[in-house]
Amino acid sequence: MPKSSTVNKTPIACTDHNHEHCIEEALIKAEQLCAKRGARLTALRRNVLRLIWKNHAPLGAYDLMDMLAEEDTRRVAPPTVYRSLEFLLDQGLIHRINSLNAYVGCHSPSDDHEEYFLICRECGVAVEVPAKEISRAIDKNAEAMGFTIETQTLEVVGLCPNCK
Amino acid sequence: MPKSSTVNKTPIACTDHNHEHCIEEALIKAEQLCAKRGARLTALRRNVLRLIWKNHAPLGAYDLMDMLAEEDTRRVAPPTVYRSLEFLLDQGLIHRINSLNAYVGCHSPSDDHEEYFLICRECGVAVEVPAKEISRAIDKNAEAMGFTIETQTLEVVGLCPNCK
DNA sequence: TTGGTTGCTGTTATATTATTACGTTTCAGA
DNA sequence: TCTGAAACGTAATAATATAACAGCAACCAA
Ligand SMILES: [Zn+2]
Ligand SMILES: [Zn+2]
Ligand SMILES: [Zn+2]
Ligand SMILES: [Zn+2]
Repeated sequence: MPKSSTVNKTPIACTDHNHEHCIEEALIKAEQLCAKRGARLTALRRNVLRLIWKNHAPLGAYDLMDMLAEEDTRRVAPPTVYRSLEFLLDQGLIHRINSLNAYVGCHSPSDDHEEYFLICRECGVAVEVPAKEISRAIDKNAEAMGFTIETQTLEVVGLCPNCK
Repeated sequence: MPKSSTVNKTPIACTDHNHEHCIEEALIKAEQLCAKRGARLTALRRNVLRLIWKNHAPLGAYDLMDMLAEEDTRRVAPPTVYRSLEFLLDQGLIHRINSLNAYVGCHSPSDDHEEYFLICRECGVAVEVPAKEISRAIDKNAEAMGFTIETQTLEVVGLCPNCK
């Protein structure tokens, strides 16, 4: 079954899984990637990334500030967390969900991938889905209208398997 | 040429056209639609819609407030304009562009249509494009993952024909 | 090591976008 | 004309994000 292995199935974020493993893996990947690029994953940035990965639902910047305050006993000001978010976005380690003003960990930060999000309006989980075909269709369409595309944002809201 | 008439071409918003006509037409359509539905397109709401249609680039809520102030010599507070926006959104007369926190007139408010936006990062123009096929592909994909989709948001940023 | 440069973080203030709460006015329908 | 619901006015505030500048730490070249 060479093709059927790529068939969609229930995303891991919606299953009862070992989530500590998700976090661990994401942090290791991030460290490797930053090392390779000569980018500095500082303690603060690593912390922000870890907190973002704490669950599969996007987190707002001010949520992150609160969580940092709880852990560190020291209040962090908005610019601090926004700068970390900017770094993580630049490195492709997280994505921003515009419709939620929130941030979520990226599942394949090493690829230069096109992706979109299935967001559950009930539990908040955001599942990242590869968007290669869709993305290409959009590109082609836009090209025919004389547009040159630089970035695409596709966000889909509905109900996840658990919340139905 | 029965099919080729549906082929994409340079969108009207990116051409040198009689824009007064765009505005006029949008307002007439809006009036007819609201009349048919028994919805009240009040002076304020009509005004907000007209200002949104003043060009083909999305406008922020506070831009609208400023424009209303200029015209009316009377300051309008945020809730006032946000309520009008909510009404216009509910009636499908405008769309919200999440990535810009801005609002733009809808080209086919009478249909229950799936649409997406090509946004020029240079001149700000936002072109509405029907997204039927793409939308269906996304639905099908999501279904296979156990998601039930309620709303989709696709926003594409790039350069329009004029700004290239 | 030293000194210079760059990048990261801290801090204060402020900008931008949006909502809550409550009182008043308007208006369609009885 | 009366009445209830919808629309609007107003003040306060919430939520999200950025600007501007100062201090510090890491890195590199001399
Ligand atoms: Zn997990
Ligand atoms: Zn859910
Ligand atoms: Zn026009
Ligand atoms: Zn343009």
